[in-house]
Amino acid sequence: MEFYKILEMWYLNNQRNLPWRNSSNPYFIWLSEIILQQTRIQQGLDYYKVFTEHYPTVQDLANASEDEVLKDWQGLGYYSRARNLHFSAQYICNELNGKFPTTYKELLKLKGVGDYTASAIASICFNEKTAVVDGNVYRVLSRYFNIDIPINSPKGIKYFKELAQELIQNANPKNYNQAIMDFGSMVCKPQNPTCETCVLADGCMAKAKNLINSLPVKEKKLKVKNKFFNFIVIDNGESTIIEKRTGNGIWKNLYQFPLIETNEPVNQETLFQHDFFKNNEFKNVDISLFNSEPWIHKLTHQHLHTHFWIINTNNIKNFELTAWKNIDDYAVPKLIHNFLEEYKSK
DNA sequence: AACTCGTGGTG
DNA sequence: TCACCAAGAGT
Repeated sequence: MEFYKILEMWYLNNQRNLPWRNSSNPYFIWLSEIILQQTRIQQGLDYYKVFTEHYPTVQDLANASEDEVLKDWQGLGYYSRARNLHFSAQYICNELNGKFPTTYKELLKLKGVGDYTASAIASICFNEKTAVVDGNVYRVLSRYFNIDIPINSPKGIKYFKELAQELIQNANPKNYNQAIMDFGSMVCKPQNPTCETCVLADGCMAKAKNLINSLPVKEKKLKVKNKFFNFIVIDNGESTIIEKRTGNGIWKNLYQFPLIETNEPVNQETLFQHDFFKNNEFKNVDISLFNSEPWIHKLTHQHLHTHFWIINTNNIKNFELTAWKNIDDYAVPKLIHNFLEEYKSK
């Protein structure tokens, strides 16, 4: 039996029951695909529920504010997904008259929709023969065909896409694409794949050559930087000061306490040298360190060594205040959310 | 084209 | 503990 047919048959009996599989509404499929980018299904499920209920149509999403969308996205990470989702919803409503794109080529024009997501929506909703290539597909194909081209190299990306595109030619694209992904996550897993009961074991070249554990090949070029964050938490009993992050870096458009970022650990004395404590009412105030040991927030490319400094003062005139009771209205990074939970309970 | 973007699970 | 990974995309 052909490769695609084995997977399609396996899928009939083993597919996962996921909420978006009850629908072929491209808006819902789009939501699910964006939420699941680089995200485990279990982690995304609650967010899918929130977004489909809070924004039942693409118009509802377009009519919301970005702050509102980011608040609903809070905690899921990779926040550009939420910003692009919102932007594209407005694009669909304003430029496309509310008509969702129906082809791979048109879907690719949406911000936040790349090759994978365009292929997924086109195949699942419109039965277009465009092969998805996600982490699961890289793993299944690299093992079955024993391909050691690095999957994160330009050569590898091109090679696997072309191979996947050949394999889908005689298949039912909607079922086949979802089949190979489910298969990759349930059977051909990164660690401890269940080769003993695998329906593709007979033709699997990696299994025959005992190379399962060395495939897929990935170039690693990750260097983690250490950064030192000092958040200044003003507290007059009822209110505090927060600001919106700008620029294109991490947590863009999310809220945080005023931040003093340094390349090295700082003591209180050095911290007071910073501009924030000059020319304003925070000169000569009492400041206390909330956490003596830094909280180390680990991101993919950086470790944030974080201290929270508390300033209790009633003398705030030149800043806009935010009431503590309203603090939950703002989208904040997980790090800030964790602090708020700790601070609240004390 | 290398680098960046979050958070959580896994062994 | 730590490296690796997760329905990738933008710049």
